[in-house]
Amino acid sequence: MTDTRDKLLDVATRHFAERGFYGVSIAQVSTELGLSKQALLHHFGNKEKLYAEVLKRISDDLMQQISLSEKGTSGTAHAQAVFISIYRNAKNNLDATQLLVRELLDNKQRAKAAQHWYLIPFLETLTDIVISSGRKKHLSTAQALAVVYQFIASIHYFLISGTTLQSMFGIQQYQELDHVYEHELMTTIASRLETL
Amino acid sequence: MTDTRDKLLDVATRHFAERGFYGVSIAQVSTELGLSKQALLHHFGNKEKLYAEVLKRISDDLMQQISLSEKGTSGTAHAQAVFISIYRNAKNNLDATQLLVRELLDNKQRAKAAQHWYLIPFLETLTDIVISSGRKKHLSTAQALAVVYQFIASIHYFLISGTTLQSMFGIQQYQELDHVYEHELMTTIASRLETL
DNA sequence: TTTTTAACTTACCAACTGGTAAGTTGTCAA
DNA sequence: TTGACAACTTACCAGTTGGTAAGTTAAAAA
Repeated sequence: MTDTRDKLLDVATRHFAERGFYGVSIAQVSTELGLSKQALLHHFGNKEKLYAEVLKRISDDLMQQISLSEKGTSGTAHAQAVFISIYRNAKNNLDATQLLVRELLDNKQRAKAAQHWYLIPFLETLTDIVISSGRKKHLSTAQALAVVYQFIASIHYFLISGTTLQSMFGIQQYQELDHVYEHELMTTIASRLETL
Repeated sequence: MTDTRDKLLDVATRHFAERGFYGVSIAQVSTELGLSKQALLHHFGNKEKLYAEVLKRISDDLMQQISLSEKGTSGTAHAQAVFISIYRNAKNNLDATQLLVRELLDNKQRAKAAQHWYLIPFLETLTDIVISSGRKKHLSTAQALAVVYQFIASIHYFLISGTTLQSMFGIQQYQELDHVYEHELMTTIASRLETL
């Protein structure tokens, strides 16, 4: 069944997100589903290929998300809406978010294996949205991309920090922070878009 | 000599930053300096303790940085100056920055070992600076912290993305992005601080 | 009914991991 | 001169890693 394959991918995604490529044991992944390590190898060949498939699923998901945002009206309101939906999607998919950030860190070491050019259309679409939202014309692509990257950073960085922030400030204070974060994020984005 | 110890810490810092805790082999670290693995174990006891010392050096450095910024005049100009100096320091210490972000990701797994409460005074100082820079009084700590976190995010996230962005957009476009980033960062921070 | 194929399992294995034990060597204080 | 100690080394080890080889089993296709 493809069922097993999907389940393996689910578990592997969580493990890779939590422990990183080197920290994952394929035996542990399969054992969690009551399978032998070789069952996993039967489906995916080797660890790199498993990781590649995990990444591909995430990439496909990201592409689908952004393609939905593409055909909207322009303007700052639209841009804001796009970023807030990115935030909410990422929040509902913390494993994928963690894994994406890990990729940023690890790709110097394991660059060849997993090309993540899927991020290009994602960033380029967002850059276009930001450019078309502005009124001033003297905005270079690099400048727009820099702004986009700051927003994505504020989204991803906060979402991967949950555990740390919780252990630092306690659950109560963290929940308060989490509660206000989306609004403060939108305020920042709005105020910045208005400068363009 | 303490010289060897420091060299080991330097190499270990780089390795941990590039590969993460699990990806580092202590044998590789020591071999890079022409030493045996046991030379390293002689100095640090075990891998966890080595990692703890690496983290401590970074933490001390961060504390020192922030203590310098503390005694300044208040106001948005001061706040901006503090964040720009954080950006420049982080940029001059990419290994430490990478490792810090890794800690955010890994501490769920390896929480007990390395408490990173050193980040608390760092974030609290910045929160105070942001609060005292604003004119409006109805700003909660959580809100200020959210804003601080967005700025730190924009700084760290971009700096850990160097390799990825380079392989995505090519060196030329990346250099252009890198060139404008600091300015765009400051514009975002300035425009956001003005809303407070 | 036979054959093929997918989805597994048990049995291995070489390479590497972090770590222990037991030296060796040079320096420096008593 | 002796003894202590820091800074190492070689030898070793048990556990784990990713991966190969060779089955087994059940179900669908011929």
